[in-house]
Amino acid sequence: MNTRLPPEFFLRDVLDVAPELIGKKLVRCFPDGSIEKYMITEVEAYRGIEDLACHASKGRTPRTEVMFGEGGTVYVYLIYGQYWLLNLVTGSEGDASAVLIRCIEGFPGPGRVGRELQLDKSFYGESLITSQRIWVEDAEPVPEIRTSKRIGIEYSGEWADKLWRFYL
DNA sequence: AAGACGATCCTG
DNA sequence: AGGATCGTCTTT
Repeated sequence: MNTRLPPEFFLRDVLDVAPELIGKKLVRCFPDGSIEKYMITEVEAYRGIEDLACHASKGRTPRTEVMFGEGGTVYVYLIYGQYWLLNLVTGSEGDASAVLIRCIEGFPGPGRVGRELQLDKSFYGESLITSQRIWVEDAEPVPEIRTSKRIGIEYSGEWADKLWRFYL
């Protein structure tokens, strides 16, 4: 409890990591020094270059670069010119997988998560292992985790049918 | 250089 | 139902 998740937690298949993130505490130390801890309540797994819903399927670019690295880092990107969406990179170098944090307690919706956490471009590539402003801590296991199809990726064909959304 | 679009949210 | 808003990628 109150223990920062170690590298090993993230260095696994995204489909193992994603459901285990449900119930964990996302910790944010704000610029004013205040610290808030939010329970993670909804995530989605994006799994490598084959997953057409995963940005990494577009290839290795300045934007997707961090996903191709080793797990345990932050991947943020701006959507619709308005919201910074938070992702946690998982797996070994080259896996190009990440977990989208869709909801935290009190803040339903990936855009609202980024707004609450005051994310911006500077979080791109941040280490969840050494960062002093964002990380994840262990927590009591949650009783029941539900699954469904991922949201907003109808363009990805068969990949849209994967039950890779996990929530309380 | 210009155009299209998006893992969203808010308003009416 | 439609607009906001801009970085990234694609096309010229």
